[in-house]
Amino acid sequence: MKVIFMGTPDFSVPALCALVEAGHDVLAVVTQPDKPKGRGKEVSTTPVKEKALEYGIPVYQPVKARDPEFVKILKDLNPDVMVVAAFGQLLPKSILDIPKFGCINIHASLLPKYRGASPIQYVVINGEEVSGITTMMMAEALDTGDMLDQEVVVLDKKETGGSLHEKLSHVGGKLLIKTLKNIEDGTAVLKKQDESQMCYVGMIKKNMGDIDWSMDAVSIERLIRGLNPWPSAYTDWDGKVIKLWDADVVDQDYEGVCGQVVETGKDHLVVKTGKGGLSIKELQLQGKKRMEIGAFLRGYQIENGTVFKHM
RNA sequence: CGCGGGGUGGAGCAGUCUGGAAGCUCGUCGGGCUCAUAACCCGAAGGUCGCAGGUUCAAAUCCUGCCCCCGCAA
Repeated sequence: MKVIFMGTPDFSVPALCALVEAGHDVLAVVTQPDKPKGRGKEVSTTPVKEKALEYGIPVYQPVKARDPEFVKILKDLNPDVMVVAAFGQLLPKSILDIPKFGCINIHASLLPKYRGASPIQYVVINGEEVSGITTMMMAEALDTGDMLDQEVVVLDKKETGGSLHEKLSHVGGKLLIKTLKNIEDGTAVLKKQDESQMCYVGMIKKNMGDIDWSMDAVSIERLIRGLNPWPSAYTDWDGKVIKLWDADVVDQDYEGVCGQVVETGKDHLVVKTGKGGLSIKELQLQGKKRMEIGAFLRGYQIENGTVFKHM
């Protein structure tokens, strides 16, 4: 089929690759504009753009996709279908109506649960046992369209936002091909979303990672995993930022204040939380690389009673 | 030229300001103690102090250029 692909971050790349490998005619790729990024303020391109250039596919980077001039460009390309995967802009009806088979979205959750911008992280943060991918026909309102296919992914005990992202992005690519085939064959089945089951999650904000030690250890551990690798969970140690990358819950109550180090040893360090303790396994001090707790303790002295604070 | 931290035996750090014998905690290897040990005691190996120049009697330390890692901000 003649496809226009719209996507921006890493998550979208496997879907684009799947399209190409499946032999679809990708007419154009639409992605967010290049922006100054990173340490030196260097202009960087989106992962999707990089891949598209590799394939030699024309790339469009509209500041606003709804701009009538750009809509006309899309229209003139005359696609059979448009595929949207984490593009980053809402599409107006004037675009949704262009392809004869409509616009298909790849969403990283089992809709109607976890509509919105950050389903992957929130699934981990909330301690869900399963998530997955949904392909759907796009409607005007965010993530509300009729569903086409779903594939369930079981979360690992130590699943992180990053690891789940990796799994789901590939599942998304696979499922997309299946969905397109069904559409082409005319065997696709639309299913309405059960509005009573829906829930919505917003964008992840950096300060969500500022650990509130009065929360229970289970929730903090999930937060650490969910926000790994971005934006990461962190805390204040003596005026310095420490990111926590991996921790285990200790089912035991301790004396002291929340955030206080209640147990230290050669290769372990336990912090008291609102409920239970949190044994830090891997962390990263500002300006340093991430390291195992044992390595950290070799170079830094942390005494019992040290308190990690909300920043 | 966005702001800032850092590159020192295998690991993590100190030492750099106030140049002058390579330090600390741990790991490794050997030996001892012990019923035993990841515990303890004794001993040993292992480092071009990121790279290249410069200043100096003398540079990890001061000066110049470069490479690499990381936090913030975007």
